[in-house]
Amino acid sequence: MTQKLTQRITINDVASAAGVSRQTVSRALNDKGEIDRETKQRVLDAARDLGYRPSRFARGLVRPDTTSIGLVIPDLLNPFFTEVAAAALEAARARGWHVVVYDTADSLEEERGTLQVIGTQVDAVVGYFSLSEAELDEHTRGMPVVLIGRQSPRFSSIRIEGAAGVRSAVDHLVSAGHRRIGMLDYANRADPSDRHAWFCAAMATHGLATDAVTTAAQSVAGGAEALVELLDRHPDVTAVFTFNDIIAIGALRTVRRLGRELAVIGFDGLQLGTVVDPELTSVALDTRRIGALAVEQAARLLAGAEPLAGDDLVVQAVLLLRESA
Amino acid sequence: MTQKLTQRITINDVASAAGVSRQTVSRALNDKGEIDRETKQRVLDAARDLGYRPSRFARGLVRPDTTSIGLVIPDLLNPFFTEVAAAALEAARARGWHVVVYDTADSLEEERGTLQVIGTQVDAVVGYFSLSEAELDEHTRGMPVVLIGRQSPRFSSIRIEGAAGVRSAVDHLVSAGHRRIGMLDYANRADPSDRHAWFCAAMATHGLATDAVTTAAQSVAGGAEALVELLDRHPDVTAVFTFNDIIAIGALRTVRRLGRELAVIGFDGLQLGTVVDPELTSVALDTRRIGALAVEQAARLLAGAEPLAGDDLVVQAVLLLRESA
DNA sequence: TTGAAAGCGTTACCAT
DNA sequence: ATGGTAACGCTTTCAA
Repeated sequence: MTQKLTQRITINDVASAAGVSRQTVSRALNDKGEIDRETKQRVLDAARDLGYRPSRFARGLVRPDTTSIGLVIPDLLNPFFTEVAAAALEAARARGWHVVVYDTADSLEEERGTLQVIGTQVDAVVGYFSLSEAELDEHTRGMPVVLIGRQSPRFSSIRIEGAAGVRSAVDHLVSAGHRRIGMLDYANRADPSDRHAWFCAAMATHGLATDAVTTAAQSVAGGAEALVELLDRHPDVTAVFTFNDIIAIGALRTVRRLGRELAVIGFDGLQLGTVVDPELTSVALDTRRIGALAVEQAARLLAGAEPLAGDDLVVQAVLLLRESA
Repeated sequence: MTQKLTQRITINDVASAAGVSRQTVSRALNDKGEIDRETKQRVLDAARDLGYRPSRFARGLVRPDTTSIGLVIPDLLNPFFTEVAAAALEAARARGWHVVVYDTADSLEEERGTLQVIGTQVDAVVGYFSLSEAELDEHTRGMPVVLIGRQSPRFSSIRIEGAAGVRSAVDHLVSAGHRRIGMLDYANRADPSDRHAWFCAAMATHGLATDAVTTAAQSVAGGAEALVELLDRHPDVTAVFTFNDIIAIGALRTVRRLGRELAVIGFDGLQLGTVVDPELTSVALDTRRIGALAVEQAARLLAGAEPLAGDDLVVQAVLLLRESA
């Protein structure tokens, strides 16, 4: 005898249906003692018949606070973000938190939409945003916000520091005898990336030229094409560093198809890199640490405790040697 | 002048700090008109100073219902589940729903824990469960539940139907001349899998033997090892069908390393299959449809509308030809 | 064992 | 422009 929920069914409806008071219903539903077995059963039946579901809001208002955070990710299908998300989920679970996940599909519009509705749902927000600080501030209204991979004077942020890791990568290539090392950068940005800057700095320490740089689309195909182009322009290149692992995997494919000998080092250190053959050497980010750190910082902000600062918020990339270089 | 939140700061605290009434605070914070600019500013300042954040519960109690669902996934890092999760997120977003994601880490214990806390947080639950129906029922207490890939008389469920797809795969291999076709099944289950049954049925239609079956661990390495073993025992095998794409990718690696010629067909049709070389041919599941269907069914259950039933809840696997077979 | 009343924090309606 | 009062749905005291 389920019925349509045109109007919300409340505890009062159940109470009158069962011929008891609200409190008795509450007791029956929450397995409190001090209630007649028979009464309890009658209430339970009534509740089931009516399709009654307690309002989580009303309940939350009265019971000890559960905390939940919003996790904002540009694209859950991108393995890097998947790893960060999984890590954040794990860290949140350890605290007994709930995580509401939003995939903004790399779109500013979706980001805005998310921000507008998120405020009423969560106690803090963690993740990736491309919106301006002003816009973020306007919608989050003092709610704790932890940005990942983006500096901000206004909000807490997890900083990604890759200079040392990229230097190790270049050192590694150089000591293997490589001198002409190219790079596949990410195309979709106006400026060259941080990673490009780190690459140039590392090359400079060896007095090596950094003219062999091409941009690639953010996909396996993009990496594959970009490497063809790069080798076309700079046939003497014997090794490449790439913006990320996806692009590197594409590059690896080109290497294989061309039957060429070429060292490849990616960036991110995804588990995905172990799926390809040869397994991908990469400048690795500890995605679990990123997720855990973001959640930890949110916890401190929420508790009004001393927030992490400075180096505690930095995630250092390190060279992860596998097979491709 | 932020202060520790030993006690929750309410709208009343802000009101008295700003020397106005609750309602005025509410107006100021929610950008309602009809308020003096100066008063508004004073309220906003007070709120910021106190670190005031509205209770989402109190707000939810009063404002038009937002609906949110729980999405329960055994392992977000498994690309198959990632795809389903992304699809569910997208479908939920289209409805303006919030999705609370739980990764149960393939553990019954975590599943139980999730179930216990989920009831107070969401309006419906969608996802993968290994718990008994009785246990599920006990904790969900009449909340709509949509199971994926698991039949249940008690709950709605999305059924995965792969017989036809696997038959296509076997047909494809046979018409390419293969007669000795092996299978790498998943090891962690007591019984052979559905997929194994589908494989045997398909082979039977060609009068082919199904003795060349080994089990593999659910990983790339597992697939690689299992294929070595299989070829060891059945050197005449010229093609293999695998429990899923991960295992297939491992098999592909062995094929490459052994320098053998062997057709491989996986199951799932993951995007991941385009990353390897050769790209993986697979019996593909439409993960977007799975996610969308689960959410759609949850919507109907929530609205008290006629739920989907029968074939509408079935997702058919289809052969996705790429390069590995 | 059961019920009446109070209160959780917020917004809406109606005065002022 | 601002404040008082009621209401949202539930749980928790406290009496009966």
